[in-house]
Amino acid sequence: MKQQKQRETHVGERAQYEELTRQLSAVGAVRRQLDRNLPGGCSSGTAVVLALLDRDGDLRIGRLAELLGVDMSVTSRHVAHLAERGWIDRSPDPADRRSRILRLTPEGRDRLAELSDRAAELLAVRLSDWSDEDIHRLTSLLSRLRASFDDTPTRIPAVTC
Amino acid sequence: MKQQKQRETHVGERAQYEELTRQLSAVGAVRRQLDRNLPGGCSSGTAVVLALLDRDGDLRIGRLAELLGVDMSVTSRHVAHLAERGWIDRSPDPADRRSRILRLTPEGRDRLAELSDRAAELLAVRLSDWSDEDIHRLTSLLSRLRASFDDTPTRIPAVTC
DNA sequence: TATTGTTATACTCTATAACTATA
DNA sequence: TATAGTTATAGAGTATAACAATA
Repeated sequence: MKQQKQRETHVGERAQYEELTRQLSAVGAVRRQLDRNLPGGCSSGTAVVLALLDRDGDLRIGRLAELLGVDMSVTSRHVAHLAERGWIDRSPDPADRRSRILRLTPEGRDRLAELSDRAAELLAVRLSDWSDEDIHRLTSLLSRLRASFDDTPTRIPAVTC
Repeated sequence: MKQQKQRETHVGERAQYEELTRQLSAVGAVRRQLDRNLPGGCSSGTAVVLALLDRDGDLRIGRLAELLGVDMSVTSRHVAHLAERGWIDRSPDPADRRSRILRLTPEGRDRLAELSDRAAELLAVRLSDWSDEDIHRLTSLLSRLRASFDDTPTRIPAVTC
């Protein structure tokens, strides 16, 4: 007879979560394959920053970091990288001189179009047997997943280590 | 009148793919949050390796690398890490002395249970308002996405750079 | 000669902490 | 004193290439 701690989660739930965790980790391989298909010096991260600026208009670093789900320091470096290449513009924020306003340059817009095209070409090949509905469903569920993880980072207190 | 290359993908498709790319990138933030909830020295990568060995039984490094979607050299290092901690066992493969057979140890099984529990606890909180059906749907779609990217790595020849 | 796995090296992405400038 | 952003540093994850042992 095995001593076993009683958990709140059922066995079936745990198996389901285990599988989800595995699939979430595997997404990295997909992302890397998309990255390898982009022209030099560009990752999907680059494309996402440009796409967010294209979609949401002017942003500050802090807000962009929130949207990306990474630390502000990381965002700052990425942004510097893109600014050096002339793809985004950092103008002083008149309302708060600690901040700068990020804006896509025309060159940045061109670059975004190019990166989007390249990603779309690969996705069109890979997802050729996917219905529009399934692609949309996956996108929506990922968006919802992200929202579920968005607010105050839940850190469950450690019991063992 | 702007000179513009005619692409095979329509505008609507490109927007859809752009959004999917963004959501796939954002998965990293979710995975990192799961990682932060695991005990020291463990990442979701650790848990996934253990889970694969638990699910599929004995594996060789090459096969494990395939399942993980990463290079064999990377897998080799991860496996060495886990073997040092006594969570997996590497016994010589009698059929091919270049290979070793990876097997979960009892300690590894305990560790996996612990990591699974920790991940499940966080997921249970974060996905408390998700239906089982939606969780399953997301898992299935991610699994299918991975399968779509699994075979021969499609590298579309670069046109500009 | 080809294949399996390991190791050395370099690169990217990330977080933490120290720091500057401004609120 | 608190906040927005930058930079320095360190750690994890990955790929490429060179290598060893075996097929």
